[in-house]
Amino acid sequence: MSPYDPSAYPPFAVTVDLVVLTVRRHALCALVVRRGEQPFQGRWALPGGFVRGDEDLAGAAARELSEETGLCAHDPALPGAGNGAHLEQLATYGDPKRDPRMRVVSVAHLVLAPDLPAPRAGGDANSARWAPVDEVLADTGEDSAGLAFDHARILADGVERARSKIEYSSLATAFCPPEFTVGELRRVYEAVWGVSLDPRNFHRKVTGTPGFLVPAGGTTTRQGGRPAQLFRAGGATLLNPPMLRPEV
Amino acid sequence: MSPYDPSAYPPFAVTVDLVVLTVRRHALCALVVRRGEQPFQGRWALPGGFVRGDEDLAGAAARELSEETGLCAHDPALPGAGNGAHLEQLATYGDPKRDPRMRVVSVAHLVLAPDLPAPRAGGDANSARWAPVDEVLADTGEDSAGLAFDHARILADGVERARSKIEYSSLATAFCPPEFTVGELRRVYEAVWGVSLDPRNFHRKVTGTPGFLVPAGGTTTRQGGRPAQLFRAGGATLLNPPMLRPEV
DNA sequence: ATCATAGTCGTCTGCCTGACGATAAACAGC
DNA sequence: GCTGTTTATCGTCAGGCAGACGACTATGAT
Repeated sequence: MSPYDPSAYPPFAVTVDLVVLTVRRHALCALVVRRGEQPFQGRWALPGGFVRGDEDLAGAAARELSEETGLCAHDPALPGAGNGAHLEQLATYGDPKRDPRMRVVSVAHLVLAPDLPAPRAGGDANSARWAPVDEVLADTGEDSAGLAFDHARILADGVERARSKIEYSSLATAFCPPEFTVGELRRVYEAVWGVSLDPRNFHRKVTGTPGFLVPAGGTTTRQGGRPAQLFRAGGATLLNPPMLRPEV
Repeated sequence: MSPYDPSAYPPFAVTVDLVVLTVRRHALCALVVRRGEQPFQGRWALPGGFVRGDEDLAGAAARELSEETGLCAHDPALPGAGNGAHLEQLATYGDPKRDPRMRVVSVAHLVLAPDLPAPRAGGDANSARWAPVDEVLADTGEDSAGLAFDHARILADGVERARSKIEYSSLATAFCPPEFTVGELRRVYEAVWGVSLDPRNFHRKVTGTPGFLVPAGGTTTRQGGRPAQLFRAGGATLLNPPMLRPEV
């Protein structure tokens, strides 16, 4: 029972897995890559990889993100600005049988990114894609179509985290380009929550919450209606009062 | 760069650390144990230990909890009832230098428990105690008094999680015995948040939130005033609308 | 010119919250 | 027994916010 009995702390492999979410064509999408090796060869999986001996967990996640997408992670702890995506730790998965090869503990991270031109996976465009999360999570339990390992569970947890976190934080702006309109922000909420929101009440709410949005000056016509004011994300990270997710 | 290059996944030790919180004498307290070995010998630290080769993370946390306190963890995923304490995963800490001996990744868990008679640590009552979190976290940065390793940071994260989670969930009842009064529940909120709440508005709020409390039948005089109704925790886990934490 | 689309400003009503008065039921001390 | 203290519980009232929805504005399409 001595805590220094070597048999008491068997070696583990530690990986990071990434739940990279974005909003594309009014749908919440996750980045998935096709596995090239056993096990689960040919199946879709979340991007990820092993943590190296000299890097911390967030660093490993940022490196994997950069390798898979070219995105620059933006650690919310740092005041650094940016076009970088939001990155935060999600949860850790360590079931002894989650990887048939060996004992692997995976520290999942959540990344929220604006809509990107196209995913890249080491130049092989065919092996990475944005998959609508509803489709990916629909066939949970079926062995043929679901994600590899326990990645469906991880993805579901990441989606749930994103859905709840945009309620009380300004994180929805992480899905938007640096300058955006109120309508674009509303479509983010609608896509992530899977609901439709009243444009008038939404506009009143977000423009009335102090620190959420700051006017960027110009106006834009991107959708063919009346031009809309452009905004940037304000300094506030916590929304008070929060956005209310409609029932049902 | 091959993901199967053995040098790319160096072995890690994986531990679980526990942030065990309770409310004692109107103060939020955390369980801390005195370290018997180097490094940080003699310093206070969070309870924890190595994950065994055949157990999952929640199982390791429940085992450590049982060993340190005799508490039976109550996994919120299971419908099992209980006097067991609430246990949930908190976050994972993996800085390469967080343990000077070797590369250790620690999966911290949060435990919320009712006030217990006394902590025990393998029979040595002197090596475990309930420490008010305000005191423990007050001397952050001082090398002599703070917790070992990065445990002050872990504790702060756990406290923050508890503070925010009792806003929108019924988790505050985890700090109460199976049957409790509205006043006792209010004192939990006051201790965790460090504020004082209006008893009348609090009573209206908690008794009016569906599923939060169910009457247990009897009444009790525990504090010397008018007898209070006894309640049990209701089935609801998410409070809608949430409790509002006062400003300041 | 007319229509369709999207954005923005107001109004109204109901609900919730915070502030706080009032009553009820126990105990302590005289 | 009476009074003061403590705690619990019920009510009232005003202000604020959210949902429902009407009205107007500014663009592009036909």
